[in-house]
Amino acid sequence: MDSVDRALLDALRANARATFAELAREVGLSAPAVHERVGKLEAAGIITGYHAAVAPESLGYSMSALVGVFLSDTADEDAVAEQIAAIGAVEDCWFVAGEESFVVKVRVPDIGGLERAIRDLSKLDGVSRTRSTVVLSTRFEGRVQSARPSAENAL
Amino acid sequence: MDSVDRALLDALRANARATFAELAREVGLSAPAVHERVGKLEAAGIITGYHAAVAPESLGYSMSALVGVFLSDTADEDAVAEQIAAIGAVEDCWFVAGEESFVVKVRVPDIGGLERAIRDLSKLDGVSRTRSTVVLSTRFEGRVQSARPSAENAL
DNA sequence: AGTGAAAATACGCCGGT
DNA sequence: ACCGGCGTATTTTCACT
Repeated sequence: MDSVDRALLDALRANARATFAELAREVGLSAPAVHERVGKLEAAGIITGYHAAVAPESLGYSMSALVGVFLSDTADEDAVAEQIAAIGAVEDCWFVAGEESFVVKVRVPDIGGLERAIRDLSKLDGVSRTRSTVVLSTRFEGRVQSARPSAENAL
Repeated sequence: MDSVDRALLDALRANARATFAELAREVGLSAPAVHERVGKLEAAGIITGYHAAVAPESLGYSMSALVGVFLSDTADEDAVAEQIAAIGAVEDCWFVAGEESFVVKVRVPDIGGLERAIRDLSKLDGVSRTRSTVVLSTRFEGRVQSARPSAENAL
């Protein structure tokens, strides 16, 4: 992982559909060289995938919420995490050091969907209660820090 | 936005580097037809970008935390949001209906980085205090719901 | 909106340095 | 690790339906 790799990561995070030829021009190498480097980054598990970002509203998902999940005294965290994963509305699931054991982010079409998601979470085995915080507006999401110290790190 | 478009969205969310020829085979259209559809999805703002997913640890970011940001009585939310955006460690920023006004997710290399991020957030104009919840493990993140009702919706 | 054909480009492999 | 080059596949435009 040298500076060229970091430049490639930044370029692919900005535009995952860039061609190898474009990437090659950007980093000043030949296309085959870039091809090999990117292949190695994938093989090493550094690049874990390439994903199109879709505006959630355009799919009818206009609400999201953060939900703290509190466990009963005897609950097994991993078993609860598995059950949480089975709820489609849950987009993110973090095991946290706080009052609650998990914080999850749910994405739903409307208030009804939120109620359903909260009820689904509340009645899982091992869950004692939940505390929901409705997201009023997403200012930004999934923003990424440059892989290169050179490119501004802010503050 | 018909079922073909939704299939294309699913395919591109699974693999943003899929060729038009591959996508065409998947949906049963010609490559030029797919090319035009994807172009329209981009122009309509439905597809907002294509991003490589990079394992944060491989870039030296091994910690993250959720931070609730409380505002002073006179603070302007938008002004605070702008200042938050200038802090590089902040990956997500949600304006929420809760005790706190914002919840942000920060991604940092280590405890020192977390301390710095919290201090940066605390001393913004209009911020009265913060409440941090350290993420012990990310069970999953950025999981996506299928654009098609057909593909399993879970629970 | 979709197809098929054609030119430009890019991919992906190989040998050489 | 990188380069140049070659054959094949893909992209992207265009006329037509």
